[in-house]
Amino acid sequence: MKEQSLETIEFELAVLVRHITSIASNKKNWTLDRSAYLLLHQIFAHGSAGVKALADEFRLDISTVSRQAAALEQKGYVCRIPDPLDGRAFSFQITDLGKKELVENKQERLARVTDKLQDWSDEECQRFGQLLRKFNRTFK
Amino acid sequence: MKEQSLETIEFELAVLVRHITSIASNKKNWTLDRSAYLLLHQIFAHGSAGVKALADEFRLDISTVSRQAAALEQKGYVCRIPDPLDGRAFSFQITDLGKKELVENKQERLARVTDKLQDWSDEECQRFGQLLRKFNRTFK
DNA sequence: CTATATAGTTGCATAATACAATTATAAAGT
DNA sequence: ACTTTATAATTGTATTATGCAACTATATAG
Repeated sequence: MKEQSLETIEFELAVLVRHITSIASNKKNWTLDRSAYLLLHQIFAHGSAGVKALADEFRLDISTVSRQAAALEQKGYVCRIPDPLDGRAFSFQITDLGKKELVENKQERLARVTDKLQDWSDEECQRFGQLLRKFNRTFK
Repeated sequence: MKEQSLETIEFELAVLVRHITSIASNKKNWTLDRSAYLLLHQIFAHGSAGVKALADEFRLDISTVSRQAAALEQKGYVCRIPDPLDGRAFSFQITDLGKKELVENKQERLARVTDKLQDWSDEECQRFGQLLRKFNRTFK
């Protein structure tokens, strides 16, 4: 019944995060960490945005995003555009280099997942993706 | 097709970890963080174990687990038992207080998940749990 | 115009982690 | 038997992601 499934989900989520963060800790030499990856993805997929909007999107402190965005800018993956209507605000736009980096990073991540799920059926993959997406929406 | 599903999984996993870690960052006042929770769970569920075995289980550095275990011991959630056959080694056993804490913490976590998934069908919950567990096994 | 709100940055503290050095003990080689 | 090497665990140090608080500069409201 549902109670039992919820307990499984609760526990397996904790384990999942443990596993994924431990991979992240070991691959320090990656060009983009998860934060940078998601930030760049967001800027790419939803157009330019300011630090405030990005922080809200990811439920991070503005200061954290400010630093992450500055790091992306420093690497030349995004450029900063002053808002013509508001002298305080900026927005970020992904650069060609940033797009290249994003695609390459996505490929690496995809390859890792593909490798893990090589024995999974199409149906399982599809369902897992759907459910993950649906679960992520519960955070909004 | 599968490729598309894999891309979804890849991206949604990154988002999921982002969401969950951001919850964890905000609730600093929790009695058990994820590491402590999993560690205590492991010691509870699979009997006493040494730092080395626990570190292998979670793919963490021995030093990290050593500190985490020391913290659990300090709070009285586990006790340290010298290995009679090996003067270097210890194992940890969960205490009654530790069990109490583990159960309470599990309830809190479960309540959070239950709240999120209140509109999900039994089938969805069951499937999500199964797939999460199956996915976690790919890390072994 | 003054007071308050907002966008963003920067300084500081914290927490989880890995890596390196160290200690103590066990096991293996000669 | 003694020396070397391997192993369990701890501790010191550095890094990294993060939040909070203080601050700056600009915008908006009273």
